[in-house]
Amino acid sequence: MATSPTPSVKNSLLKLESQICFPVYAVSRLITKAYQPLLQALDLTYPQYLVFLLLWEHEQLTVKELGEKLLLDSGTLTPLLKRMEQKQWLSRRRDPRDERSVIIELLPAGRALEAQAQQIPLQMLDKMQLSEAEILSLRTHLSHLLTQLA
Amino acid sequence: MATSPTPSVKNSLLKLESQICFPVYAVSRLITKAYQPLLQALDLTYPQYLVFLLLWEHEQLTVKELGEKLLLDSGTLTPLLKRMEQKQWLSRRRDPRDERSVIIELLPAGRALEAQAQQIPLQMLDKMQLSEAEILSLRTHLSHLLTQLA
DNA sequence: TAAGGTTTGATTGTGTACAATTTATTTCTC
DNA sequence: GAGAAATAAATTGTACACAATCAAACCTTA
Repeated sequence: MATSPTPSVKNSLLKLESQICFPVYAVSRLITKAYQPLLQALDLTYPQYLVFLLLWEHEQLTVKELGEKLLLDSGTLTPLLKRMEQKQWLSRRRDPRDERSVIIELLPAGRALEAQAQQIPLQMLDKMQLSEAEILSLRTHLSHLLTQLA
Repeated sequence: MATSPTPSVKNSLLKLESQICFPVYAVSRLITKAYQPLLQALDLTYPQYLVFLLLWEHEQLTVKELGEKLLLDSGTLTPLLKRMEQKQWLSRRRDPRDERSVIIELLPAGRALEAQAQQIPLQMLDKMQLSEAEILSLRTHLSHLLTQLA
């Protein structure tokens, strides 16, 4: 079986079936796709939703802080945040005390989205149909992987 | 704790910490990044490597078959396969028996990459530091999710 | 305090991803 | 067997994602 690779079988590790990484990659894209119908009602993409999860909790964060929490760099965040700024969801301004940093602050229109997003986590949990035990197990192994690879 | 959400805490599900989807998304990107130094020796990206995993096994497949196995559509695959064609790794031609289909066939230069890729799976397993049990558990839960969301 | 190094974002270029539409071909149905 | 429906890729447009580089601001320290 794919789950117990036998080195005697030529190239068995070079088959899609043997991969543990591919399911992560595939599920990640399926998750984004599953969020899409829920998020498009708020005119949001999944990465933008993640930014909001942080801003709803913290009100204001620097680009660096957002990048550290989301594991995204400025090459991704800068244009993404500019799009969110255009929609008046947040403001971008240099920190007067350190002009290198850019402070991202939640604006009223962005704050207002929080109420509309209330149902999304439960709707997603419903789509995924995971038991409490599965969630716990997945979270444990994924955070192990995250530590290992980060 | 984040692992046992208590509905009484306002918005607890709308926090990054509470999310099960974010770790999948983050780990997926970290995995791609972990592959990068191994793949750049072969001038490959991770999605291109996945195409090769299938072609090394099957020699020739249609775009549709590749899309079904990788869960990618023609909007992603067509330009990706054109780049791989330019490097003489594979050929693209219409199926004479059904001109709607495009047959992707491995070329010698693509076949030659297989030998150079032999070490990659073990090197990745080494980077991830997962026990046999963790791999089994992850694979089980991820394929459950994959079924649920696909 | 000025030179050199570090930090923070922005920019550039390449490569995915995917929704929506289009085009060509095949299959179905009457 | 002709028109309609279905199928397979390609195309278009938007949005990530990230490596590499750049520019400005800050910090260090001699």
